[in-house]
Amino acid sequence: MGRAPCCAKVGLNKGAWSAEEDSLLGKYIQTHGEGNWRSLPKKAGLRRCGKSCRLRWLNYLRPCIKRGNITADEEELIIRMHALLGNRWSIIAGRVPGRTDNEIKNYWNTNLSKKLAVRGIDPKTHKKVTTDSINRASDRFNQRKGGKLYDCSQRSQRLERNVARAGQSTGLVIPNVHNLKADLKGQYIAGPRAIQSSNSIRSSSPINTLIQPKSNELTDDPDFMQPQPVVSSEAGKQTDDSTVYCSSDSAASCALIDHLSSADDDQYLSLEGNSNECYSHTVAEESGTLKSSNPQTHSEAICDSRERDNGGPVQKHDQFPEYDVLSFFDVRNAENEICCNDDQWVHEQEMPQLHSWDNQIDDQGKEHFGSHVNNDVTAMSWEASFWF
DNA sequence: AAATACGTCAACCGCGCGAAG
DNA sequence: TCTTCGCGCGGTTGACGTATT
Repeated sequence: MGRAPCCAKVGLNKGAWSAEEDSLLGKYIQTHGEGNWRSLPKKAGLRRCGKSCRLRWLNYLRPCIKRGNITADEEELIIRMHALLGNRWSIIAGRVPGRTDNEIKNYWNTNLSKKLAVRGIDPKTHKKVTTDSINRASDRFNQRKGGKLYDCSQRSQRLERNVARAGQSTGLVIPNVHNLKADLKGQYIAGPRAIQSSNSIRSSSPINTLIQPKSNELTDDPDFMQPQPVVSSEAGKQTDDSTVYCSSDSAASCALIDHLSSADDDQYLSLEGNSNECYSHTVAEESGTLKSSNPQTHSEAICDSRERDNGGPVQKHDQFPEYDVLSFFDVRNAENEICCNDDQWVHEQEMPQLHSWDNQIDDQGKEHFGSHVNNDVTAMSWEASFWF
């Protein structure tokens, strides 16, 4: 059955709003508040559809709307958010103060998608258009790790077993095993939708968020890709789980995931990043003492790269001092930036575009997407923590 | 100067979701 | 359980301004 129209359209104005109409709408909402859009036009004396009134208010008349050009910082934030969320404009707009979803959507379609295309990045997937460089970089990364190549197939099988076992033994939900399959040579696409709910939320989080999957199924249905709802403790605010992912096609996540799936210590590890990058961290114990990485596992490779990157001791994360930055690099740009020299990892400061992550953390729109892995509880259990 | 192409963005439209009855 | 309603979202349209021919 078709939906009834939102209003009787006969005799209603359409198109651009006049100053008089804006004034009527603004005055009415100032007096009576937002909402009840269906009945608003009649009460406000407007010959407009309720939907039209709502749109005009939200996109133009609201006092908090920021005017002027999108700044470079906003632009960078939008690109990052889009890499994480895709075309979820309203969620993206919620992280860019003063900007509307419509404005961001328009800006994306008219400017940013073209900019990315010029950079050789697919604006839909945020991946480099060519894959040869990635594969070559991945090969080199694998060769660096102890001078031997990774056996990707074994790792893949082990990981899938662990994922399945985690789901069965703990009741955790991991919707799509396919998301954990090996993809590019020697790499994992670390499943963005490998999800659990956990009772061990980090107490230091200002706002904790539990992912609540829609169904308690362990499925390998490759089409099971719909976003999962997240219920935040912040006044019932709902957001979308798709913001919680460890970095995908990063060699760091590859090595770290391998560590997670094989290590038997009780180390807490955390991944955070977006599709372009990967941080790995050792999280401080409650006592404040950092655990060392297990030298018997492939996390050693991460420490190794850390030492190459920073040329010295482990650095504290600027924004989250409980985190210890171990490594940071981006396979996607490896051709030009990481593997430009066979014997030396490029220094972090030589990849400024990968360090603007911190820039988007501010009082208005704090961003910190992370996957927190407790390797003690299960072979592959995931805890998602959000900082807003 | 006129015609055409192009870019921008406000506004529209259809659909899906959740709440209420 | 089903229907209706209100709202919000993302895709698309079209008016308008600017650049180019």
